[in-house]
Amino acid sequence: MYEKYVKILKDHTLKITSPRLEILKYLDEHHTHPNVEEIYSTLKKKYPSLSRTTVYNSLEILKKNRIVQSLTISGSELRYDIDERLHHHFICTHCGAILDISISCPNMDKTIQGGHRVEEVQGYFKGVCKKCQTKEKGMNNNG
Amino acid sequence: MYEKYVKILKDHTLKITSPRLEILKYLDEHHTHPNVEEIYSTLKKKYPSLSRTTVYNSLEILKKNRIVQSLTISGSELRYDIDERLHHHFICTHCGAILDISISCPNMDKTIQGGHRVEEVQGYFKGVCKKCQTKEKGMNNNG
DNA sequence: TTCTATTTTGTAATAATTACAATTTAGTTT
DNA sequence: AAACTAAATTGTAATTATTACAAAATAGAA
Ligand SMILES: [Mn+2]
Ligand SMILES: [Mn+2]
Ligand SMILES: [Zn+2]
Ligand SMILES: [Zn+2]
Repeated sequence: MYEKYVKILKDHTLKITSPRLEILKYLDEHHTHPNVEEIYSTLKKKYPSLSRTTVYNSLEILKKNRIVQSLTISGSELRYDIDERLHHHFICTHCGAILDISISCPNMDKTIQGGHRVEEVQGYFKGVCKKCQTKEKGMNNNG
Repeated sequence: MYEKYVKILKDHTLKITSPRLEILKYLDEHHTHPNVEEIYSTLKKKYPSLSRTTVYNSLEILKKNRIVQSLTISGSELRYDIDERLHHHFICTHCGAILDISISCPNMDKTIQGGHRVEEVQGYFKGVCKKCQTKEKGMNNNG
């Protein structure tokens, strides 16, 4: 059940703890780029002793070890992604959903830009998602 | 002195007010991608009645009118840029500086990605800036 | 089993942003 | 030029996300 996540932690010589395993499992099963609150409130139900601070601490350590990546796309809160590979994201300003965008980008692999050492690259698109556009059109027929 | 900013506001049929003119002037003279606090605390000195809320409100309206753009690059606060053209940014995790990156990108102009309507594109690089790397090297010679 | 550095936990503090109502004012109308 | 009004400004309070911190618990080593 948790062997997969135990292995990830061991490979990074991190201690195996319940919060870390639960958080990894949650992210692995929910590729919705959740924020801390979503992760915390969901896990809190099955694991009542969990502390919000632990979720912050754990995600911080997972990020430092490049097991997860954090997205600053929303502007108000960090969103987390267990897929640490470099890929683009789209955020819908209407429903808030954050979606993966699969496009190739020549600037992704750069380790230097303008003489600066690059350690992280983020490509963000913001707008209205396909689903919300459909809803918008449907709405217009009701008035 | 302020004619340039008056024209910008008029062109967008926005009311000409002191806070708006001051904020525009500040952004025009400081291409450092400042946050609200920087703008507020600087302008407050010359314009003591200025309210922090007004800075938030004004930037919001300028953004809606595409006169400025906001960057979510830092993850803890919005940064503002009077250059509303699409360009990439680099943030130094050491000194916090946000710098413009001039590169061409084939994904910049897309108005649709994965079926979603794109209204904003942001390309972020994060790492250690040229200046901070020089400082790092210098530091090593002192131990 | 004991030990200890690390992690977890809960609470308090901080920082950024938003909500809101009262006051002021830019631009229009008279 | 005075009156009007919708919009903008202001100050304060509330909210939200995150960080600081110290005590308790515990994973993994000895
Ligand atoms: Mn993703
Ligand atoms: Mn810029
Ligand atoms: Zn949507
Ligand atoms: Zn730097």
